Amino acid sequence: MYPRKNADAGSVSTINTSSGMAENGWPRANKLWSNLSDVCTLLRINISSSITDDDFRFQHVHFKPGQRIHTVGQPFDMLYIVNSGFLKTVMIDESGNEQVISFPMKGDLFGIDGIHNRQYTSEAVALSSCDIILVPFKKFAAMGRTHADLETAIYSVMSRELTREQAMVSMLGSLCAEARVARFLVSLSDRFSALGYSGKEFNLRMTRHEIGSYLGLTLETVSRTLSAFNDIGLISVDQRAIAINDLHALKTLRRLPPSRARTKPDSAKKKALAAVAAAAQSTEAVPAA
Amino acid sequence: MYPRKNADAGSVSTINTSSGMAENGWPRANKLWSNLSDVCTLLRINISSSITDDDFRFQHVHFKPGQRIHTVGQPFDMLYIVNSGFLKTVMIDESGNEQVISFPMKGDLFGIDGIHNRQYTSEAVALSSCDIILVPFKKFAAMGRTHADLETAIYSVMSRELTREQAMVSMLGSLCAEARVARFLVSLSDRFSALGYSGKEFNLRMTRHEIGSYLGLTLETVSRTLSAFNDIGLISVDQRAIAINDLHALKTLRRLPPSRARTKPDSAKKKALAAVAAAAQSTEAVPAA
DNA sequence: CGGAATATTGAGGGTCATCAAATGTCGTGG
DNA sequence: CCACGACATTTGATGACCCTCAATATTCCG
Repeated sequence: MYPRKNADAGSVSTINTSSGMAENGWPRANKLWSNLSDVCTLLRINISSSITDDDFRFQHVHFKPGQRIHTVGQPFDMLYIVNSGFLKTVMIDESGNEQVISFPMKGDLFGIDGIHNRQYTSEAVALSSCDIILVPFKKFAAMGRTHADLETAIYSVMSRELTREQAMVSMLGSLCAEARVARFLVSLSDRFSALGYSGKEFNLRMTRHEIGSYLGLTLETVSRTLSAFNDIGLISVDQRAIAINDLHALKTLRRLPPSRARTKPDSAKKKALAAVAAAAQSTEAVPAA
Repeated sequence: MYPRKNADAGSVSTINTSSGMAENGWPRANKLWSNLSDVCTLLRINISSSITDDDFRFQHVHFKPGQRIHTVGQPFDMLYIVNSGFLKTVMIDESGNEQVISFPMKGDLFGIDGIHNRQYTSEAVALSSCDIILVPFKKFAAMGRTHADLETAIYSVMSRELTREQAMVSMLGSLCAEARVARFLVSLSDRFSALGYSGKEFNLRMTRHEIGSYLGLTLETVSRTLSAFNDIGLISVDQRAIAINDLHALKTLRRLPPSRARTKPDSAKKKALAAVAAAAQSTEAVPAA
């Protein structure tokens, strides 16, 4: 039912020597292991109490671009945390079309969707070289039973993911294409900043097609919108390279004025965009519209 | 920051006599209480072990149409389970627009979004008279620590909600208006059936505007689509009363054929819809497109 | 270098939002 | 009981937004 490359995740936890292990389709596992403290730090969880007595070690596995961490229908028993690299998670509808759900990066947890039916409903694909921490869910939950902070944090992370998806639904239901792309850029900028990277200049790790799938748009609309943002100076874009020139305008770009643009039909869109940018820059002095 | 009717939920748990308590804006609490076993049954959780020793009682509160169970920004410490009635949950974006996120009904759990930031990010409003069970989250989680099945179930419910929202994102990103409305009707039908009510005939508890908000459409589009379904016989609709005439066609309605309709522009849509319905009914014998 | 994948840009049309008007429903009070 | 207003629903006309199709340019990688 899920005829993809890699086998089930269960077999991995049995490999404790981590030599080469190219068997059964799984990529090589580096000899890196994390303890609970490392994991909590990565998830930005404040674990107060002394947990140094935990001897459990979480295994790291390395994936190359294009490799799948888990597939739809695969039996669930692991959560995954990104230690480095970039991925996408996708759902596959009944007609076989992929829909991008999220772009996990360092510190993000994924695989939660597998808990309910004891198998994953989504698929995670590496977009770059990735170092992924395997988190056996049963063990993790059991540790939560003795570490109150950890249990709270697990619930919290799941709640955060739910809120994130709800915000996504809200966005798809109410924002126009330009606002969606603007928010996407702002979101990426914020996430890079939070990780200590530059929020002003970064490279997109995904294609226009994947961005469009994530935002409910076509790749052409994404490309056109990025070009339009570039033309009016909000960003500078060259293929995958992005430079944010006016973060505030991107953040406040909501929905281009419904009508009221008496200019000729041609070039009206660019004028509207420019007007929005101008209004956003001069935060207060809007000339009576 | 959240200047709505009702006060914080925290004060309620202190009321154990449940007399009239019309104070502080909360609606009257009936003298109904549930134990853990009742709650698990309602949530469709299989609790194996003996949990009859639990003396904790979950309070019921009654809400009338229009009343809010919780509001955005309100401090979180409760989850809520619907014992009877129908509600909506909404998110409110920065410009004050409401976006319907879900329509909870009997057996559904809501309030999960409040865990992460210790305050709700959404608002729950009763659409009919509702009997709601208050579930103090800390107490619930603590019970999960001693009842493994319960802990698993809590994680499972949260995972299910996440998956549901992901499916919603996928739908909004890929389906046209007719397919969204069709899925909405099928979803309602399935949920009513699962509760023992008729999945063929039921009343909508929400307005066209709320349906549209939920599906990312305008109320006019919802109305038009329902009328179109009615015209080709898929359903019978009269205001809030719905009768499903062809569930299979609704389930298989995906996306009306992109082009290929060389008929005149007028009435082309109805022909396309009729064609889809016919194709869905004769599940196999499609005459060469 | 050459082929595949990705990205850009243009032209045209379909879907659905917007605006508008009429009808239907419901609760309230005269 | 009916008038009245507020709200919900239906239906039509119009066109903006964005998808589709298409051609070209650019990058990546063997």
